[in-house]
Amino acid sequence: MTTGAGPGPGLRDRKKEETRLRLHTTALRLAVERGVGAVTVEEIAAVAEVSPRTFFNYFATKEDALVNTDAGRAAATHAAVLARPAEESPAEALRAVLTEHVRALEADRDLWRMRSELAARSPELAARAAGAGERFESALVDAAYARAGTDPARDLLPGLTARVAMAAVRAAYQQHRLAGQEGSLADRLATAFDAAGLR
Amino acid sequence: MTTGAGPGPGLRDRKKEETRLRLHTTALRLAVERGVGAVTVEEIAAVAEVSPRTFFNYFATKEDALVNTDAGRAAATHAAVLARPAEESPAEALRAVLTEHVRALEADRDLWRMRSELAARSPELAARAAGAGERFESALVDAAYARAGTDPARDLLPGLTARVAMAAVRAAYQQHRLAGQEGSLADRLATAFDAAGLR
DNA sequence: ATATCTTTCTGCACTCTGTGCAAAATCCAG
DNA sequence: CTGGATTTTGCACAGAGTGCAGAAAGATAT
Repeated sequence: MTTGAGPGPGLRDRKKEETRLRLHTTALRLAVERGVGAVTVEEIAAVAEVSPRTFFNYFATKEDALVNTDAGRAAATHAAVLARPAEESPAEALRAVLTEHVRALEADRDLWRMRSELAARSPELAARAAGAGERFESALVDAAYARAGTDPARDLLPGLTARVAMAAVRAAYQQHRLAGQEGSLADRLATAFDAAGLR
Repeated sequence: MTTGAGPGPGLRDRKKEETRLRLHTTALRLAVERGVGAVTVEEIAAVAEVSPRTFFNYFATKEDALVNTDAGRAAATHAAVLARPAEESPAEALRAVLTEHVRALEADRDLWRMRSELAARSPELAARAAGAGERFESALVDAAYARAGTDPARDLLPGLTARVAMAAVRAAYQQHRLAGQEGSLADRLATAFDAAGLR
């Protein structure tokens, strides 16, 4: 196994990621076109050129393929919070990480729009998305306590701060959506953080 | 039809409510006993003494029977916020309504514990619960904007305030859970509201 | 009490989701 | 190229969820 600037993840893992992404985007596209309920796993698999059985090797349920519930992202965010400079306050660290996260989301805007649209149309999906959001929030809360080094059963503040930060994200995002996705989401988020008293 | 202390809803509707509740509690009990995945709709229906087909006349999915996703509660909360005295600030109104809401939850503690336990064990259910929570939060946000009378696309504050209030509820609840459900949840919530700067 | 109308319950047939298992195909290392 | 590891696939199957039409039961009027 040559490391360095070599093949990196290796062909096998690269293919796996490709397939996962292809299934996700295919599912998303078909569902947007004709509605979540009117799309079958069989179709998705066929368009993505894998067997139906393989679909379930990547996603446990049809909805998972649409939400792309990535357990790794929550973990990555957790790590990112811990990686912030030690002199930053919890609020500052959370703010920095979430701002970065939102910037990343703004990058592939189209994908995000499709997801939002679907969630608005399907209660089933909205629930999934909410579940994913909650796991994300939990990761953030854990990270806040890890930075503070205090006991969650006694110290309210870190958890509260993390949740308020998420409240700011949601508020900023809703405003952004209602305003037709114009302007910078990151700017709106900064305003929301300030208004929430996070610093 | 004599009103007053009369038959009220009528036999038919009474039976319907009974059946619904029986299915809900049966599902909950079986799921707690042997795990969500190991219970089939067929069993639930059999124990509740209805046909499997009838189960689906009451709940669209097996999970719905467990979460008993009550759309009315969000609406009731919305109304409650609007019913608060006009001189209260948005934050005060939200605080009062949420405190009352939490007090009501503390009342039937056992039911709540079963639900929490199930949600902790089943990601599927956790997602449902999160979805219900989000609908609740949305109702609160709507109510805040209705009180403020401003445009959600322009005015960030009411939505942010409502979400921060929910953040306080979640933080207080988590602490309460981690502390073994001892003491008053309402008191913890008051502390959380203060710490979040809501007044 | 009887006849009639309305709503609910139920059985049946069917599609789709999701899982376990073993064989085939594919990738990787030496 | 060869042997070992992983991934893909087909197959069989149980359970979820739906549409439909007839049976059962509550409601209503005479």
